[in-house]
Amino acid sequence: MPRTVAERQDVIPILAEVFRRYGYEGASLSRITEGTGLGKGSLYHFFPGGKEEMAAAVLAHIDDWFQRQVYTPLRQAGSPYEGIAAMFDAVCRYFLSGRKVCLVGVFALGNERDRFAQAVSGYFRDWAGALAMALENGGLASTPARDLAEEVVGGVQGALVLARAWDDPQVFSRMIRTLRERALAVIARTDATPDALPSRAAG
Amino acid sequence: MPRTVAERQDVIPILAEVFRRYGYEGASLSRITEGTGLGKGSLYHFFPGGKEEMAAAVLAHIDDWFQRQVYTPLRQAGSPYEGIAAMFDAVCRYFLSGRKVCLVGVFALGNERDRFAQAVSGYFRDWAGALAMALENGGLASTPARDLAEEVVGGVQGALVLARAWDDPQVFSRMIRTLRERALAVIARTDATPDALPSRAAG
DNA sequence: GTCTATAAAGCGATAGAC
DNA sequence: GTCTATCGCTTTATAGAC
Repeated sequence: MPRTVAERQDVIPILAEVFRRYGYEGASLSRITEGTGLGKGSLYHFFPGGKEEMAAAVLAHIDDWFQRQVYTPLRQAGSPYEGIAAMFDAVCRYFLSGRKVCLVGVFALGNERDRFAQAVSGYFRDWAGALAMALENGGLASTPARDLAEEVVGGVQGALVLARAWDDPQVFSRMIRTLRERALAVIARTDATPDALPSRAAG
Repeated sequence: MPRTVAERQDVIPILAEVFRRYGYEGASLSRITEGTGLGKGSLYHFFPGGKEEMAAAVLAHIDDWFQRQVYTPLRQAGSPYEGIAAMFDAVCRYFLSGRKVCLVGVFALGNERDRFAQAVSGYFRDWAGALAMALENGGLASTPARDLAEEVVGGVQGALVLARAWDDPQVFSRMIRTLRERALAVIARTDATPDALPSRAAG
């Protein structure tokens, strides 16, 4: 008997958990079946392309979340300071303070990078790009803004590695706090000395 | 006919490459056979424990390399400055400036962490520990030394993620240079003001 | 020390009943 | 939309010849 009529949309977050837990290769259909409570028939009904389509759907879901919760605030917040602060809050929430890994980061390091190249590179490109833009709006020049953005986005990935390696969420929180203070200090400093700001559409 | 009489020692670096390339789950025996040129008979002769023993041997080999090329220089160099500089040089060499991923980092993020928990946590513990000690010898207090060491060791992992995601070794070199300058600046600064140094065995 | 043959289990994917 | 049965292939591991 059919247990419950599911919707494709509801399955994706569970798929994400399975992929995060076992990786792409390790996420077998039997484990996916176990996690979702759906048989292969239902899974292939929702995702005719099989496992690859499931992973692609998960990546699209992640991208959507970050677009709305991270990049948009970064681009449209009242001030660069608020946008960057909101970004760090969202990131800590998302990764459960280091208890959850970044699937895109895992894919980037593994063989999956080539198969999902666009989603993987786009995720980090959008993130670092939006952050660099906010830093520029905060008064930084182009190159240091790009460098600091890369340092922050890469730093989050490194913090996740250490937190997993040591099974210690505290190291994640500690490293994020350092990154946050460094990024906000740059903005705050330029805000405190407005005469040092470059002309930004002073109309 | 037996192609060449191999030694276990010679096989390990090749195994490392295969694991790095395909991950633990993706490194099938057929791929290992292909990479090493050895049949299953030879592989199980060298590693009776199968794939798990192969991966453990690779991790031990990596640990050995870092002990001799990174941690020991860090602990025994003429000065903290030289030790830290040597560490960054060795790291850039080892990861081929971002073209090679860190297998321990990959294992840390994946399901393999639990199976190889000691090797994974020990790798980062030893690295961050030796670096923190060098920074303390350079004049830093205990807590900032630990924080900066975690920032550097985690930063390397993050740089590898971004370099892979964008398929761009330059971003690795750029991020490493920033980390290097930050770490060395702290040492150089304390060396320039020796009166600010804590008493360190002034006999 | 190396190989081939083989076993048993698991894989992704499909077909078709309901 | 969900299930079960099944296909063909690959997997890890073992056995035994050389």
